[in-house]
Formats: sequence, C-alpha cells, structure tokens
Amino acid sequence: MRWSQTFIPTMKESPAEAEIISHKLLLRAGLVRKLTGGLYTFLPAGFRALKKVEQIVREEMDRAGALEVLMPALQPPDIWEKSGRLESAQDVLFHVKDRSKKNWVLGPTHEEVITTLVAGELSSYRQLPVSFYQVQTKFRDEIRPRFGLMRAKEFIMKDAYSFDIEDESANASYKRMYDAYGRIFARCGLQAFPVQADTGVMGGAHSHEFMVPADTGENEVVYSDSGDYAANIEKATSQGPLKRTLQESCGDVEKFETTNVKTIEDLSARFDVPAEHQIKTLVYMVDGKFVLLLLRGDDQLEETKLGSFLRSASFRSATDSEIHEQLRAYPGSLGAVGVEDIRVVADNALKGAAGMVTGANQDGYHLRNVDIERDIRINDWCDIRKVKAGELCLESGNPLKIRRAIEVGHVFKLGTKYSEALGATVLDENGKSVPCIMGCYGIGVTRTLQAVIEQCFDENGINWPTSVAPYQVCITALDVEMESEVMKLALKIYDELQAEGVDVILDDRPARPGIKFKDSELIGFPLRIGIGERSLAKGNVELKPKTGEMILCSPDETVSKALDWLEANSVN
RNA sequence: CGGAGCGUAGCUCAGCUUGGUAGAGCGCUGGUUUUGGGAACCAGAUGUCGGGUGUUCAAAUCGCCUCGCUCCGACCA
Repeated sequence: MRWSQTFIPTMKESPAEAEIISHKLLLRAGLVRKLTGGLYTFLPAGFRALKKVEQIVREEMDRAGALEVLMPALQPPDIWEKSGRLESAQDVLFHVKDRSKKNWVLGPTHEEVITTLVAGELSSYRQLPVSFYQVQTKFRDEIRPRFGLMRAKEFIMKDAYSFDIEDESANASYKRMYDAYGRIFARCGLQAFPVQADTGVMGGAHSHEFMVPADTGENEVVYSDSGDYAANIEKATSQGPLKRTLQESCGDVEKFETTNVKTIEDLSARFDVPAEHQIKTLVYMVDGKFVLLLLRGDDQLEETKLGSFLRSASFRSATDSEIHEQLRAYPGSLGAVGVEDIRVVADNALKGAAGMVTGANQDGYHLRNVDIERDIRINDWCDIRKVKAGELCLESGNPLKIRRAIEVGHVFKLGTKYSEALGATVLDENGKSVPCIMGCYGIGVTRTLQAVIEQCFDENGINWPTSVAPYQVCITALDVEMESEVMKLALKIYDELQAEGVDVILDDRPARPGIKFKDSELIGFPLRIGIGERSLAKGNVELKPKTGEMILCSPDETVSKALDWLEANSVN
C-alpha cells in the first residue's frame, strides 16, 4: 500500500476522552474513531490489524476441528424465553421491534441459536462430537462502555460451541479449545494465562478465563509465583486469613455501650478491638427472604462466591429500613446472637472463633465474649470471603499475589442446561434420547486487539508484534520525487517485498522526515526501512526495527535482510 | 442506576469568578523559503460556545431543565 493512497489520520495529541494508553494509541495512530460511547469505526489500518487477529483465531479454531458458521445477530425472543435468559440476561439484551411491533433481540452471544440449530439437525450420537464457531458482531447493552474497545456496546467476538455425547469427550473438547486459546494469544504476541473462573449459577464443571496482565484490567487475579495456582478473585480460595482468630472462650457474653460506633474501624479505634476479633454481620435479601451473612471483621464479602453458594443470582443487600424492620437495629450494631428465624450463613474463617465482638441488634450496643458456635445458631458454613494478597495457597502452601488483568477469553463447560431447554438431544447407542453435553468458548476479538496495544507500546507509540501489525514493514522514502534515486529504490524494494508476500506500506507522502518517522513509530510498524539521499550516498539503506537497533545494509541486500529479520521476529 | 468531573474551531485548551465585538497553539487552504526527527514566515478559511429555557438593555459567562462524553462502583469477551 502507498501511504498516500490510504487513510491513516494520526494525531499529535491524545483526545481528552481517552484515559488508558491503548485507547489513546488506538485514536492517535488513526486505527479507530468513535461514533458514540461504546461504538467505534475501524479505519483502514485498524481494520487490517483486526483482520489479522481474526485470521489467527480462525486458523487455530480450524486446527482444533471446529467448523466455521455464521449465525444471525437478530434473534427471535422465544428461544431466549426457552433458555430462561430473556429474564436472566435482560440487563444486556438489546430489544428491537419490527414494523408489526413484534419484539426481537440482538444477540449478545449465541447459545440459543446454535442449540436450536443442533436440535433440528443432529439426531444421532454418531454425529458427535462436533464443534461450531463464528466470528461475529455481538451486541450488549453494557451498563458502562469503557476504555474504547475494551468494553463496548457492539464488539466482535469469536464464539464456539461444542456438543458431545459423554462427559469424557466433552472434557476432551474443552481441552482442545483450552489449548487452542493458549496458541491464539501467543500468536497474537500476548502474554495471556488461564485462570480458574467462577461458573456462576450454571454450576458447570470447569471454566477458565484467559487473562492479560494489565493495571488497567477490570479483573483481579489471584496467583502464586510458582505458577501452580491462578484464579479470578471471584473464585479464588486460600488457607484463610493470616491473623488467627481467638479460639478460646473468654467467658460469658456481655453487652456494652458503643454509642455512635458505626463501623469496624470505629470499634477498633475506640474500644481497642482488632478487626479480626469482630464479626461483621451483613443482611441480604435472597429470593425475597432475609439472610444474615457473617464474616470476620477484617474480611470482605465476595458476592460472586455468595452467588455460587446460594445457586441464585437474585440477591441484594437489604436496605436500612428493611434491616431495621427485621432486626430493630441499624447497620453498625447488627449481630446474629439470639437470631432464631433467619437463615444465618457464616464464612469458614469464623470457624471456632471465640471471644468475638459483634453488634447487639440494639443501636449503640455491642456484645463481647461471643463464641460463634456456642452463641450463634449457624445454618451454613461456606467460603464467601475475598482472598487477600499474602495468604497461602490451599494446594501448594505458596503465598498468593493479586494483580489486575484483562479478560480476553473464556472457556466454559456448560453441561446440558441449553441442550435440555432447547431440545438438543440425540439417540445414544442404546436408542435412548440424551441431551448433548455442551461447552462454550468466547474470545473478545476487538478487546484482544486492544489488549495487544495495552501490553506492547513505548513512549513513541505502539510496538506491534509482526503477527498482527497493520503492515509488517514501512518503507520511509525521504525523497518522493518519482525520478529520484531514493524513490526509485524505494519502489523497487516495495515491489520485491510485496512479491515475497510481505505486508508493506510505502510512505510516499511529500512530508518532512520528522513527520514520517514519528508517524511510523506511533503506528508502530515492526520494521522500518529508511531510504534517504544522505545514507544512500554512503551506499546504505537503514533497517530500523521498532524495538531494536538500526541495521545498515546495502541497497541490494535490503530485501533479503528484511526477510531475515521478519523470519527471526515471527511470532508464529 | 448511585457518586465525581467535563462539553467553546478537526485536536489540545484559554475565556466564565466580576455578563458587554469569539480567542490561542496544533491541524487545514494558498504562497515564499526550507528539506534526515512532528520547520519558518506571509496571507486565509473554519464556531447553533452541546441543546432548550429563564433572568437581563445585553448571556460562552448567572439560574433551571435536558442531552452527550469521561472516570469510580454493579455487568462481562
């Protein structure tokens, strides 16, 4: 491509709307433009990079044996009704009406469509296993679009679905996808790693998310340096708090006055009760019923774990007035001692705790010397606390760390939820009708592209891996007069590289050198070939890798040197 | 939806407190000179000051309403 014939509107300054580096660089490098919040147009260079990511995804999906299809983005709501997600996914579903006022939805994902397809087309276990995938635009009514392509209302996703007759082969299908994901992200030049993920209300057997470490990521990942444990914080477990809780009784429960104490910190500061010697009492409404949640004072509730334990997504914290009506006290003085008619769920970290302090269910009073198992009627023990950095891994005993990350992919063993709801059954070898065991596998393609930028940049711009760069090579011609020696050589090298199948752009703009260098570094072509009168007079052409030292070579060996460099720096 | 901030030229922003002719830099157009790291000079074009409404002789500026954008929280690839 001749630069003068394409459209790459670079910017010297970052638009005020962009906060994180990858968003700024997407805009400054002229890769995308915003239509409105959460909706972006891919410009020629950005679209080229996007297509390269898609191509890598396609190659690895094909290699994993998945079959590419294309499903409708516009979908009838009745299949969503059948799966139960018209209700449970209502927050993300876009609805549209046609001229006869009939309601339609825009697909945020395609379990319902693919399962309907399989229900109609497959009838024998002999046709399994089978996996389908597509690369397609998804629509989600995001509560808050963010960071450019990172969280958008409309985005490109690769979604894949596997169908198996038995558990063992379903696990094998899962493993094939899991392995393919590792290859995909590696080929995109990303350092992505799998972490255990919550399976939520679906309750499936396995789920892993593929995470790209980044401070701007929206997820927290708990991991150990030894590499034997990694999990989303929503799922992560540990051996428990580092500070032990008292285990020996201190005597009988005593009520004491704590006027104006509203928080754990107040109680610590004014009554010298460390947070780990307090019981935190949270009041939740679960499916319309009150539930008391007990945590150690220095622990935080992890709501996702709570949802998993309750097997419900319909819970929320109770309002102050609901709490007062039920317990006759406001938050700050709540406790579970003496509570008889409400379900009490306690976190495992409180097991055996003695000599604890908790609210008295009377404003301005607390109780001390509470022995949790002696004084509180606990209905359930479970793990609902958020893991903290420094705690020890349950399996290996190694210390855990926490860092932020971007979720670029998710593999999920679904089980039979959708196949049962939508009738995707086949006859097994005994002639018995059984639902297919499904898996679903997503990659945020547009998000992956931005994650690459978020991970690969320097002070001058993007550092594209050769595999996804809009162009692998940029020839910077410093004299663009058609008759000049410089331009003649630039055109010759350009033609030869193209003939070798290299993605090359020739900067033939009549611009000053500084502009060309800066633009090339901003967009971040992996290799720049600089041709100018000054160096040519010494018999030199410059090969400048974006992230490496300048290599000088003669005009004749430029093409072969460039090919060597690309070969040596190939990600694939 | 809750909390915070911001909307003035294509981009970055000043002007608003204390109402009185719409501004700068970059970019853009034409010209001259430059020509290996975002050039200099000359001449020029570009605005519903997000929109509506109120107050006022007079509103970018003050009040109210509204729309949009960004950030923090709940959702997720």
